Amino acid sequence: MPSEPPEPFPGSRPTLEAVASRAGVSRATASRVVRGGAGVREALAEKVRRAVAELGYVPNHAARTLVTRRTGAVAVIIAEPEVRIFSDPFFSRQIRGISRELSAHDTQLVLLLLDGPGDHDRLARYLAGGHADGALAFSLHADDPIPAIIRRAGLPTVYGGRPAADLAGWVRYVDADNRGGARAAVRYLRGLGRRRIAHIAGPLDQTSALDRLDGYRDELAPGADPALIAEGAFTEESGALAMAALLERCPDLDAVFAANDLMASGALRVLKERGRAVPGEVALVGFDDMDAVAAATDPPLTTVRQDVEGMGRLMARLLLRDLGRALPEPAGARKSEGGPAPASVITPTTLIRRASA
Amino acid sequence: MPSEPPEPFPGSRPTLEAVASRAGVSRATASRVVRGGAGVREALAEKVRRAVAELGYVPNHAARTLVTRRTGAVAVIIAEPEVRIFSDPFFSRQIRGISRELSAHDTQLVLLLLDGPGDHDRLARYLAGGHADGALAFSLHADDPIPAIIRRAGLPTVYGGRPAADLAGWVRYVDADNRGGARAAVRYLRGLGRRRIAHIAGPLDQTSALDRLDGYRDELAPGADPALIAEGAFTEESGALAMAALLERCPDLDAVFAANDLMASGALRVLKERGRAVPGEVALVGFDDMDAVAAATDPPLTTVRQDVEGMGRLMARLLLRDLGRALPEPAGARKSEGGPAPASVITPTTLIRRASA
DNA sequence: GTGAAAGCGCTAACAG
DNA sequence: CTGTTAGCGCTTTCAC
Repeated sequence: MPSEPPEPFPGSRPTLEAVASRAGVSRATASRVVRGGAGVREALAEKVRRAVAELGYVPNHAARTLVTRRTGAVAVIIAEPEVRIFSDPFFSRQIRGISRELSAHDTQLVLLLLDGPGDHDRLARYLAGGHADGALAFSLHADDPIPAIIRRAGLPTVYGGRPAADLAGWVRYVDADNRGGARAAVRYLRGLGRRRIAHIAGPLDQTSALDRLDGYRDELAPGADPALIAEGAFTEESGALAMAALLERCPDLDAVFAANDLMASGALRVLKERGRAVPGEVALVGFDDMDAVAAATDPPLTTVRQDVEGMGRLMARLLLRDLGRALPEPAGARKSEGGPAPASVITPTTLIRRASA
Repeated sequence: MPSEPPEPFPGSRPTLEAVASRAGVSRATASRVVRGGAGVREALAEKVRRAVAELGYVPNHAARTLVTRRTGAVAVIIAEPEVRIFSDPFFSRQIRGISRELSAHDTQLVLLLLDGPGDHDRLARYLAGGHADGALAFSLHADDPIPAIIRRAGLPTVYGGRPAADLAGWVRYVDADNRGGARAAVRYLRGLGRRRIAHIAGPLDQTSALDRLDGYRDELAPGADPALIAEGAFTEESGALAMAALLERCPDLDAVFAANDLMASGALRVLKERGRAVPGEVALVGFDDMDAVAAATDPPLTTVRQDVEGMGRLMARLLLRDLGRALPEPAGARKSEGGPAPASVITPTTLIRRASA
């Protein structure tokens, strides 16, 4: 077929009306069949189905949404420059989890990319205009205007990662036990006999970075030497820079806990360049357990694992529940109608031992 | 504001009717103002604008689409597993270009992720259901069902990368001059005095890989030794594997042209592991010039640059033109109405000299 | 310039 | 079980 016509429907697409008249039934009956066919005599249903097939009928989404007030789509908003979205495996994992769960419930995932502050207006119009039934947002920073935009749009929303303090009250979120994970990492390093344990923190306007820093401090209290803490930006490069700074300030450090694997791999690179043996002279622990990173370094990273894909799935599930499209409740459970809003969820983390510590 | 109410609109959102009555005008007039306000007395327009602001009115998208038959959204479809979408900088670049151009024309970009063959049905329904005015698709493989789905939906579409031969006739696309770029790379290597030039090809079910292979052959004709060609998958790992195989088969090779930078970096890794000096013993040239890859290796890669972001922008521009939302045509140009369908575009490539060859 | 009226294609009561 | 009847919220002729 070297050159087919590009458009099979020269004029307008067939409407439900066309299907109905072709099948010799009313529009209402045709509609019932199209939507699942409960309560329609099989003989008629069959006629309708045939008409649908022959005409190549597909329901008009706008018309349906106009009356049902549901779009069947969920917006996923990432408050992060594209560069990071597309380079940090964390995002792809979380999105995959979300995608799987939404697909299973026949809901379309719409990924909204923000290319700059100018796009906030467009986002607001998109959300308020009723394009999506709900929203999933993650990687929020402290002063991010996005939550306000979403709230104004009045959409059910679940956040990925605990939002800043002033939002935490009226917002639902799914987050890993960052503080607990960090504690486990540092405790492990101490168990190894390390005493000068440095920390490469993430950007401190994000709660995940703050919580990991707090966990680090918990284990060193009361004597965490501020010189042993450097702030990075969750990127490989920033991890390398932080490591260099730390080595300058504290040449005697014997361990490093980095707030994510990407920064840990940057730190590892610098440690090797400076001739510090890992784990011999400096033990190194990361966070995330992104296998594309943690298992691929030399030596592979000991790290704190969080189930990112599972968190994504959980976010989607919580949202779908709001939208009344969740799995049927377990028998005996009250109908979700008047129940309390589902609480936020904190998922566990586990320490994965590899060779770097 | 520690705990604001989550929903500013307890009941339903304000409608155009509400705006009109508050402003003391008819719905028709209110509508005119909302859409730009041409042909409405300024006094009235002002009243309407005030009412819009006071009520927080936002047009209902479904209602508007139902009558205008336009959604203001463009679907971007990537026929590639998420893993690659989110790890190959090529995609993020192209998407950024698309995103910028669409934003500039007030069009929403909707990124559709396909999580498996099961998602093809959902894609078909999404497209045919009139969610988007047009589609942008890239990274198609030879037997991909996606073009057929898009065609059945009857949406204007622009492809990124020349599609397989049987589609090339009735489809518009934007592609780099892959063959020419490959020729330039090989010619350059020959100019360096290299005589045993190997090629690490991309997956040969994609035309970009085929075209680069053809370009390589052009320059070596008639005597391209088949043993000097290995097929990879455009990933770092596959480049490493291909390089290992090539070294096994042809220990005497003195140059390698890889079909993309990711594979070149994998090849470089293996060459270093085997103690072959680059470029001393083996000269290496990549393709793409993704700076995250090509400029970051040691030594940095000589490579063939293609303007990926520009190609993305071009794809979007071609599509917008179809949708009648493009930039005004240059003065004197005929109105786009009855003109011929805009042709596909091939963008130039340039050789970038770095240290690897 | 402005308003009245007629739908866009579909779903959802409500009768039969 | 099936058909009839109203709209959902907006744009768009067409008169005034």
